[in-house]
Amino acid sequence: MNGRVLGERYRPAEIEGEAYRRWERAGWFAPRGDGPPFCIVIPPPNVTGSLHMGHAFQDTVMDALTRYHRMRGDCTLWQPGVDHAGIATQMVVERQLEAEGLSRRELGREEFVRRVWAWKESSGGRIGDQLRRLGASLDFSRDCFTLDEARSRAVREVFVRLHEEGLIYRGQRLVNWDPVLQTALSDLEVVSSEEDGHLWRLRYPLVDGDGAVEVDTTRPETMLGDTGVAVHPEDERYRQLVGRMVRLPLTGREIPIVADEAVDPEFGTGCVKVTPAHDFTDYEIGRRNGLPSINALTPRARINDAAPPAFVGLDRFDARKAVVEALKEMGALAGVKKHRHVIPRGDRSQAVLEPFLTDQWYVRAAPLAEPAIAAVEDGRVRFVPENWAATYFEWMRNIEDWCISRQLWWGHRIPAWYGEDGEVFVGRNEAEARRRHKLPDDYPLRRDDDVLDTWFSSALWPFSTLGWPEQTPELKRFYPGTVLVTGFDILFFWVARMIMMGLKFMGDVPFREVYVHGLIRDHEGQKMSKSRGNVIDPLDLIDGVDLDSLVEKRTAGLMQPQLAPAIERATRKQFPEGIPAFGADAVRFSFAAMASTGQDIRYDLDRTAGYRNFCTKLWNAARFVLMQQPGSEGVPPSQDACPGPADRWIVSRLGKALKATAEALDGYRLDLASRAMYDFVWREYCDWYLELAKIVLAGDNAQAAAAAQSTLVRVLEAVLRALHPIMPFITEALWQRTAPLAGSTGESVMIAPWPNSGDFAEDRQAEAEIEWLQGFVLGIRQIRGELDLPPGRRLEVLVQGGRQEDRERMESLSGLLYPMAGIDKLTLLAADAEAPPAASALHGELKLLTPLAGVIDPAAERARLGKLRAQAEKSLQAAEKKLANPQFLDKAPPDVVQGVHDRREELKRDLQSLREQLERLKNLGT
RNA sequence: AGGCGCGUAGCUCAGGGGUUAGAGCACUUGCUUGACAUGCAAGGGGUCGGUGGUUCAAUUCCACUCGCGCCUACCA
Repeated sequence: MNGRVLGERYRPAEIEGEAYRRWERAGWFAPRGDGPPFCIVIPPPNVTGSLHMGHAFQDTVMDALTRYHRMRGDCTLWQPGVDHAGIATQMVVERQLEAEGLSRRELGREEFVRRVWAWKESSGGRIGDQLRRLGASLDFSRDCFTLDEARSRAVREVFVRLHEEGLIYRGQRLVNWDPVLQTALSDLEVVSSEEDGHLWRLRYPLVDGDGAVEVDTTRPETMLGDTGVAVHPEDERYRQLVGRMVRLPLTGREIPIVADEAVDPEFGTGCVKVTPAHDFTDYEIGRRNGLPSINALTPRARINDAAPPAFVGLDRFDARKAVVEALKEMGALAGVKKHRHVIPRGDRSQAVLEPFLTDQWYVRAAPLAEPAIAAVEDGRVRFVPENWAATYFEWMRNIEDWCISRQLWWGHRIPAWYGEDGEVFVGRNEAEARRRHKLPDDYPLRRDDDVLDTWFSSALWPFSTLGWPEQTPELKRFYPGTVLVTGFDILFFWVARMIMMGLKFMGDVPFREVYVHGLIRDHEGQKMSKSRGNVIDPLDLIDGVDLDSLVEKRTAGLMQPQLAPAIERATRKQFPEGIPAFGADAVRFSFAAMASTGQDIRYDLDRTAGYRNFCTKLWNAARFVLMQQPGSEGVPPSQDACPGPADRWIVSRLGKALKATAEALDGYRLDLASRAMYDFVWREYCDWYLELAKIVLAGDNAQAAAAAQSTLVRVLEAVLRALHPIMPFITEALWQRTAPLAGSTGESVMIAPWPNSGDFAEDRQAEAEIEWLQGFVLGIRQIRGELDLPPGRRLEVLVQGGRQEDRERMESLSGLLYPMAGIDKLTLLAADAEAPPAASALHGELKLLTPLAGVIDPAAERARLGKLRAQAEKSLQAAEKKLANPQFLDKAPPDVVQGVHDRREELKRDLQSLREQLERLKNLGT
């Protein structure tokens, strides 16, 4: 009995690790064969990070696609790698230093960077191990890091070439400045949100003559840097003031009143203070009107010495109070009110950002964006779902230059050197910079201190991972990649920039398709985050976790420890038993099943439990199939066995399920693919075919039994191959036992061919026959179920009416029909014969009758039939109404009309039967 | 302000101009049926957000509207 080799219970932990080690050791994740290339590059997770639900979801999608294409015979590469994540990583290590009472500045740049590398080496492999637990078939032999030497070389190459073309420049401009991290940020790293604040009204007196102008501000401290007041050019109230001067309180500076279109006369007083050095709009107003910029802040956002001594050195928020107080004292404060307005914060530090005048490096974005827009317009890159293209276009068509320099230490150092007079020399290295600018060796050069935005190296990822700027065979083979799988949150940060850089340096798009998925949220639709305490570790879903450990994980190391009790309470309430071990396959199947086209995904643990049950179901089905096989392994099932209707039916159904699954996978609809297989396995193979096969196997027809044996195995083996991309572990474990019985000799299901639907012939006759049988059985079960008859009780069934075909099938399928329906005796009743009181069901034109004879409660049966009658009457009315409408008859397609016609006849017939039945039961029982 | 999306069973979600709108979970009832109680069988539960339009036919297409979410920009 082969079944004994399979464990009695499905225990994922016992099969997963072993299978994965075998795959990796065999080198099967590397590209193989000479099939068409299929390539996905992983969105590199942060080296600081550990695998979260978003990764797990995304990696499941990528792995399923990769495995599917590998089985289809494509030469597949799923390229792994990790991102150095400049700010995030630097912050992590700085926090560690803080705990030791050290700061990075005390340590010095060189030592600090050494510390970060050491930390990366010790903990950077974690995410790879987690990916392995998930079953990810990444080619780890090609592992990359955005900061390793090969990737750094690509970065320098791109920087130098863009600089040569004038597409990278250095310039003084207002940037979004993070005073806590003390670095510039790109526009994308700014998160704006509405917050409560105040609107102060300040009074600036005119220099000549009486009076004053009043201006509103949310940041009064910036008035220390004011260099003008602006009004709208058409504002009659202020027209005569344009050109006159006001005296800026506290500083005594005389500043002009200018006219500028940017001023909204409707807002506030219609006069606006202009601080070109600390506001983006003011910067433009200043530029247009020749106003100077006065920087009033230090990089830490303290007041600098351009201000009156009383304020110098104050933090900006303290300075705000002090300025307001001082203005109030001198009568220059005209009022204050509460005001809700938008505050820009840094996405990492959460610090309030300041527009700040500095020298930074920029990428000139518009010239790069133009071909990238065209590539999407003409379909060289296709978004799935397509509506994301609109978002892409909107951003790309209004793209601003990209600030790429960061005042950090962890990252790619900018390959630029400065001479003593500040002249800039760019080169791949210092020697090249000297050579290119003919500088003598002793000419003193100082390297730029800044590093590049992390996303700069990420933008090169699709070709830097393949070895560019070397012309490697991999680059030739796998660029452009097939599909990028990513969340919409990094469409601009990453996707758009990869398309721009790919077109620029490879002359082609980096990928043909972009599959954009939603974000994983918790079951209430909340974003998963440490501070909300609703994070679920995907590994805890795989391995299970007890309640106390889960609480500990969620409450440890909180930024706001006061949230811990609430988090603990919520966690204990939601998971009173902790989380059971579902295994990687159930987790993966959940993600696949939830991968629909919506914007975000609410993760519900109950679904994973359901798919764990599906794994169990599959396991047990396989156990049954293996138990049914003849003794000796390796003997292929006899070919001359003659398959019965059930065998031919399940084969035909399998072919259709495979076709639907393949179509779904080809269109990135993993939800539909997983559902197609789930339904086939559970609802058709297990619920019906296994039960039908049991009957045949228990029968005395040896040939039929052999056919069932071979069909059981053949279908199971194909199902395992079909499910493997989504559930790699369980399918491998079961396939190892099943495949030899199906005559397959492969080493692993992961390198076996994905099943071809054409190998499973459609058989309309068998489908019709089994469908008929199902209808019959369902009719009997309905009677049984609704009248609470025990399933073990054999029934006597009378059959009346029906067509010749019905009678033939009753005969030919009787061997399956009796046991399936639990029928003891089937008697054909003449059409005009008087039926005894019975519970009834309709099966086409056939009336199925179960004589009451003390078995059935007539009242219950009357109620049941009454309900059916009501339904049928309603449907009949609707059909009659349609058929009475001449326009419907005239305009609707003939097949639709015919369909309604047939339906009406059927309903009439059914109603007739139901009425007769009810009539017969009328005077029976209570 | 502009753009995108969502609203279908108690919950999480599929679906799609045409017979009777589906699934999982939850719920009710009956079952230790020879793979599986992580199971089997039967059942209840929906005016498909609202209004109007197009159509022979709308839950599906269009317009408006209400509610919700996200993205981009931003008025001091």
